[in-house]
Amino acid sequence: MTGRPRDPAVDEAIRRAAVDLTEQHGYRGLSMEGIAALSGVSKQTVYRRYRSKGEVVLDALAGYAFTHLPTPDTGSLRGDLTALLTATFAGQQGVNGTLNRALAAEAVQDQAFAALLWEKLIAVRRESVRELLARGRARGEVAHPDDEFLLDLVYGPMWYRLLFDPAALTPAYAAELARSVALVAAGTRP
Amino acid sequence: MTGRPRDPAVDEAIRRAAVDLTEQHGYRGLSMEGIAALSGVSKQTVYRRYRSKGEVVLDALAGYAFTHLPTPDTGSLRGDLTALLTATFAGQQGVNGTLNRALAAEAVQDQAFAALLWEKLIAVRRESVRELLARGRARGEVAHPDDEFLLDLVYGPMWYRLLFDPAALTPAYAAELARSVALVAAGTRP
DNA sequence: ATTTCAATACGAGACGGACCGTATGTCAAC
DNA sequence: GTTGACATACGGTCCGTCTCGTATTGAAAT
Repeated sequence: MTGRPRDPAVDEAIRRAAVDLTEQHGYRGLSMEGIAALSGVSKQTVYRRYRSKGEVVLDALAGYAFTHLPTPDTGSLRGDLTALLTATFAGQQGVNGTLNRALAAEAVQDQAFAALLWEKLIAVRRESVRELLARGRARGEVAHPDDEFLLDLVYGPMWYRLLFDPAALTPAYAAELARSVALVAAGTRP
Repeated sequence: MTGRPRDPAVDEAIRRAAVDLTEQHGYRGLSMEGIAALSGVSKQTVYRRYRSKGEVVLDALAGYAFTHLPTPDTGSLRGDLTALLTATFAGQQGVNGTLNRALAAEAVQDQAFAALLWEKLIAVRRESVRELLARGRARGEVAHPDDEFLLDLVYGPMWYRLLFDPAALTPAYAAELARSVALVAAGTRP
């Protein structure tokens, strides 16, 4: 009934191999075969845990990447957004950005994977900002009734630039975006 | 020097095959082999014209998809944006949306292709909106100095939803986005 | 307490198949 | 007759599955 338990070290080795390979050869150069080879396990062992290389990367990223999200409290919505976005953008410059873009590429071609990505990663980030909005609303800074739309306004430009021009995600861009979102949030919807 | 000229009918057949295959089997199911087979030419003939399936799709899309972009003139920036975005969003619901998402997936993994996509498709769309902004500026509706940022505010949310949840691109969403962009555009940057 | 047994994980490898990208010929158009 | 379009053939990579033999667990039987 129970059987032999899975080796946790193997989990770690697989995720590590996926990240390393992506860093070195790009997501293009990442393959299930390569992951198995580098982590020193058989393909079967990888396929037992993940159905695709996308799921491996997603798991690796969801694990340690955004556990250390700051949830700043500067006293104003604009300040909070600036702080959060600056930190988030900075985190997208290295391997992290490459992995995020890879996930987007995967999601685009696989509806089920898109749902998984949304749940495991995107929804989490949205929740952070939703919290900032709630605090702003309590302070009377947010009159706009549609949180979902405001969240799109925050993360839309980020993904847009992340996909097509990651270098544009500077602190200045974060500040400008934060300012604009705060402005829209302050207004009611006519 | 001259040699045998390329058959224009072959060009058309290749693009058509790529679109049809993507429509039927998704971008996942699209391959250079499949394109060659369906269009009734050899792989070599396809590779002579395009280096990847992404380039085929890009060429097919750049050709006929956005030649009929409306450049509305309703008298206000908000009205113009609403009209343009409503039309654009509507055009992203069918195969067109699938093809656009496919291009994004390709761009993410290939820097050169990203540049090509930007030039052939994205820059064109940005130019349309830039025109609307210029007209708005002439009318005194636009005080914000950074057109590039405003363009990101327009297209960022669109791509974000196009990637993760295409069904969200409704006329109501277009109107809301247009309203927000107009609001930000009206303010100066402090 | 020891033995047996079912269930599961693991490493290794083989497999058919899809697709890639290229090299090698043939032939049509100038 | 030179140029380049076109078709065929080929080696290579990766996919996803399958088969072995072995190892590790818990539970049931002795």
